[in-house]
Amino acid sequence: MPPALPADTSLRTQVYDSLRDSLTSGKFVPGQKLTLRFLAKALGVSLMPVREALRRLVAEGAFEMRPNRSVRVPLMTRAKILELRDIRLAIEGLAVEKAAAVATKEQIARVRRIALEIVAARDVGDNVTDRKKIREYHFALYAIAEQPTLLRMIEGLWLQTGPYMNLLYPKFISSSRGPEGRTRLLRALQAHDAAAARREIERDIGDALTFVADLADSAGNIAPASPVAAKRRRAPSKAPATKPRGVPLFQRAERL
Amino acid sequence: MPPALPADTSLRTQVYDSLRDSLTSGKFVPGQKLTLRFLAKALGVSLMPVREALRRLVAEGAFEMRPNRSVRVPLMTRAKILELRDIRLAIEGLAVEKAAAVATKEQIARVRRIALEIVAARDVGDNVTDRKKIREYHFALYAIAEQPTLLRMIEGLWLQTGPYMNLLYPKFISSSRGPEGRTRLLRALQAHDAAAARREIERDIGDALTFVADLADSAGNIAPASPVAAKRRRAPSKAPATKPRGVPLFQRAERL
DNA sequence: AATGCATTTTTGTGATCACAAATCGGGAAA
DNA sequence: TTTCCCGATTTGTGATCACAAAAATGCATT
Repeated sequence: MPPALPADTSLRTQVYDSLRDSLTSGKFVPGQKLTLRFLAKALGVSLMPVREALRRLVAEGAFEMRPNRSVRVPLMTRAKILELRDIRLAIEGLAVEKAAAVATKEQIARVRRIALEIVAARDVGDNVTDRKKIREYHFALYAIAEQPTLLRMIEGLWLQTGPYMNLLYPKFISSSRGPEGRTRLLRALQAHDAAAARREIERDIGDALTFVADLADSAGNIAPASPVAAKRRRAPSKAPATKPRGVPLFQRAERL
Repeated sequence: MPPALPADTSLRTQVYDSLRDSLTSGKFVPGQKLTLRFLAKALGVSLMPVREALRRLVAEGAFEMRPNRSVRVPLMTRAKILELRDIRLAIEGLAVEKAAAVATKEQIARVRRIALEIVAARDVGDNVTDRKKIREYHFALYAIAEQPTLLRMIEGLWLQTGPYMNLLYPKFISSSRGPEGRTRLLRALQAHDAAAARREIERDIGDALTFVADLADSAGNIAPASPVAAKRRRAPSKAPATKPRGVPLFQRAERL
């Protein structure tokens, strides 16, 4: 075992991880505005670590900074989703090509194992596990390529599309998305057929994001059916109870 | 004219721009370690804006943060350069494809004008202008696609490869790099021939970064012939004179 | 001369504060 | 009711400080 490299324990990193997690698991709603002091209080830290974590997420495109310097979860348009789709096709396509070229039997077996877990989760209708395993499946695949910079970029792209991937459930998932594509992909890996592997992953990503893009309203905006009502409600909305000291929890959009 | 959106005047952004500029113009040497206090003093600001700017650059891959939490300009290996090359082929290839599909006569004319400026700079051996115009040429091209996220990603990639692009001069540039490729690219744009346009840009990027990668020593490391001596010199090296209040200036690697 | 250890210095991190700009609130005028 | 304006509040920004970890330095020992 390697000498156990120290791992980053800075508050900044903990906050970063927490925010990232909240983002991908749908605890933040697109369009939601975030203030430093609110997040700092919610996480029980000072402004400092929140500032740094937030800045990093802005740099990665996970949040956007408005000209007035306030930070919010990006609101997507149809065009933006399609742009991200094409980028993901290019980048993740490249990753599977490289993976296919070098994949070992053990690596392929590991990916297959995760593919089976997806089927299992889907069988029982467990969408949360489903999404988690989908992510695990893709990243196990990309990791095979051993291209650290490429992997980091893919993580950034997933972070940007993340808040919108909830829109795939349950309609898109239940309709016509069986395990066949993944089976074909695994076969391509075994044959070291880079072109075929790319074809499969492109179909996967392309279908999903095209579906999301097609949810755009006539103005081109995509507003996920969200826990936040369409119109801002001035309802009494009880005061934030007591300080939610627990780290990974956030209340949703206290105002749009 | 649009209502002149406010433009970010924060110190953090100024520092960011300054560091970015120093990085792409070769004022920092790969491997150079940077301390917050040194940069803050050099730029005449407090630690705060430097911290935020550095963090952003780390998030973008322009700097790397070592486990000991110190920041330095990344040292590239041959494998890393080749990885970046392939990513750039994929991403910038995608951008020119999209650009070729929608380019107008005026946009093409603008790119052609810059291409001529490259030839002019090269004729008189002005490498600095050459590099600046090369960048301008590429980004004018990519901007045609009108894909903001894609453009941001390309900027990030250029930032990462930037410190190593100096290695192309003068040997690579003078040998066999005429304006023919750019002429063919412009022709492809006019014909809206996306595939041909991609082919040209891929040759351009591929040749350059393959050349850089081939400079790797036997250990796979790439250490540019730099203004900093190979071995750290303990020479008297006069004290940093007076505080270099001017913003965009940095002294080079005061220690490796 | 080379090595190991203790001390000093440097450096990143996080908290707190002051300030200016942005936002929100309510009341007056249309 | 709607619009506009002014005051109060919120919010991001940058500076400064305290502290712990890391690095550098000096010295004694082998």
